[in-house]
Amino acid sequence: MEISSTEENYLKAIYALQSSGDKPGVSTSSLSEHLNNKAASVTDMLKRLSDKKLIHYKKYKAVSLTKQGEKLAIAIVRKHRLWEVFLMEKLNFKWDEVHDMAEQLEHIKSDELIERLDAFLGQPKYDPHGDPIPNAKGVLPKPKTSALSNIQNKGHYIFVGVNEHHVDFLRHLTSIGLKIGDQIKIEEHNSYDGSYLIRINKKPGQYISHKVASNLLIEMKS
Amino acid sequence: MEISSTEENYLKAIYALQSSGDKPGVSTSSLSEHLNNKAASVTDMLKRLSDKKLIHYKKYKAVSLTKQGEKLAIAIVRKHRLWEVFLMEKLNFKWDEVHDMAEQLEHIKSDELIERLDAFLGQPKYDPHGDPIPNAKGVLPKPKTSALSNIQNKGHYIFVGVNEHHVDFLRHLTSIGLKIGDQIKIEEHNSYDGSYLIRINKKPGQYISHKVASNLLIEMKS
DNA sequence: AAATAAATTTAGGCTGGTCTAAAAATGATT
DNA sequence: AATCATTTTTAGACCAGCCTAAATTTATTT
Ligand SMILES: [Mn+2]
Ligand SMILES: [Mn+2]
Ligand SMILES: [Mn+2]
Ligand SMILES: [Mn+2]
Repeated sequence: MEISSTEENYLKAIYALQSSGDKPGVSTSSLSEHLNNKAASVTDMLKRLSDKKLIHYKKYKAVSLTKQGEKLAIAIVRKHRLWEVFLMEKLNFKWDEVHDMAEQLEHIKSDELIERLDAFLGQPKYDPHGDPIPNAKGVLPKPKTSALSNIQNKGHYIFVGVNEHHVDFLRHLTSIGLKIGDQIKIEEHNSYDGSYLIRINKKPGQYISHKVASNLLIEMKS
Repeated sequence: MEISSTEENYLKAIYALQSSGDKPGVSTSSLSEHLNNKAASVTDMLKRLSDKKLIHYKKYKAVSLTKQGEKLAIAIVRKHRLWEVFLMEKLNFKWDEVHDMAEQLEHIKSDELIERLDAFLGQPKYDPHGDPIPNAKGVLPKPKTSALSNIQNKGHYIFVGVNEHHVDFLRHLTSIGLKIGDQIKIEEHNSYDGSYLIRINKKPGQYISHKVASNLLIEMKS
């Protein structure tokens, strides 16, 4: 069964929304917003994906991926993230530059290609944004990370990923000298506005807004 | 101006046909054959490419690329060949395996990506089939090669490329132990059927049919 | 339980890219 | 020069993927 790039993007969007959201199932309107398409167009595509048995679809109900649909969605995520690693590790792009190219590369069709790319890159477990890379069987390393904003205690942590992938946010992190793998020491937490005073790799103190903190993923220093 | 992958494939086909053929200009029927599309579909697309000023098109006349069209066609050829080098040099694919993947990769849109890929690969001048790779400005190293079938004299030559890219032909060469860069010594030329007796890298004699010889590109041993 | 608001689907239309069948133009043959 | 064959274009249709506007269903208020 042939699957178009457009269909792949819908599957990926459904997968992303259903894993980010709390309740199971994804609404037409959330897909419409996520994909920058009108709701009517989404309904159209949902019927096609349903015909191909890639999603569970009942009129007016939230949709979800079938086993096959999820398998495909995860395969696309795997490709996207591996290509991002390639672009950064091999071609020296910055972490805020890789997304748009990966958005195209993820649709290249060849299982052999992606397995060889994986081997070439040394089977990385995480992409440049700290997102986990599913293995060839579709298994994701489930990370035990937390958003910085969920933590009030002072202490030492490691910055391992971002929740937000927009260029502006990534550039902001770069501008304050924060990159994946850095040590973060929480020195102060202001409970009235949720902001933090932190130290990055023992450098002078740095204020972080609640909004930024909510998009930083950290783990305990081991 | 946006150019679709389909349009890019047409431009590439026109470029290939106009450089292979003797007379200038490309016919609707030759494009139809090359692209496995019906002539009516080709006419349709020719009008669109003409509207975009990528080709010179007059009803019932052979078409040719404009300056802009040729620039784009060469850029696609560059991308195709650089990706083929990547697949072979970095991902260890065989020379008969790379074409279909490159056919997809050539349409990835990012000038920066292709320049970095070029640098990563060490600015190769030829692809795995011996085809010249245009530089970033679109200039092709014009090679002074000849088909083996054009040569009758005994002597020493170097195998530098192929005229035919089909998998079966490439596998045949691999099976007789012939690869790019090998030394070829012409020991005998049979003028009645155009076949050859050659030695590859000084190994025992090997018969080569006229058909095969016409698809082998060689140059004088320097 | 009605009324209103919001989400979703249907209906109809458009573009890109393909097709088949028929018409028109060009080229070759007598 | 007229006829026949080949090539090319036109006409009309279809599918994927999008849109707007209108109809329908579901959710929220009162
Ligand atoms: Mn995509
Ligand atoms: Mn990423
Ligand atoms: Mn192509
Ligand atoms: Mn090649």
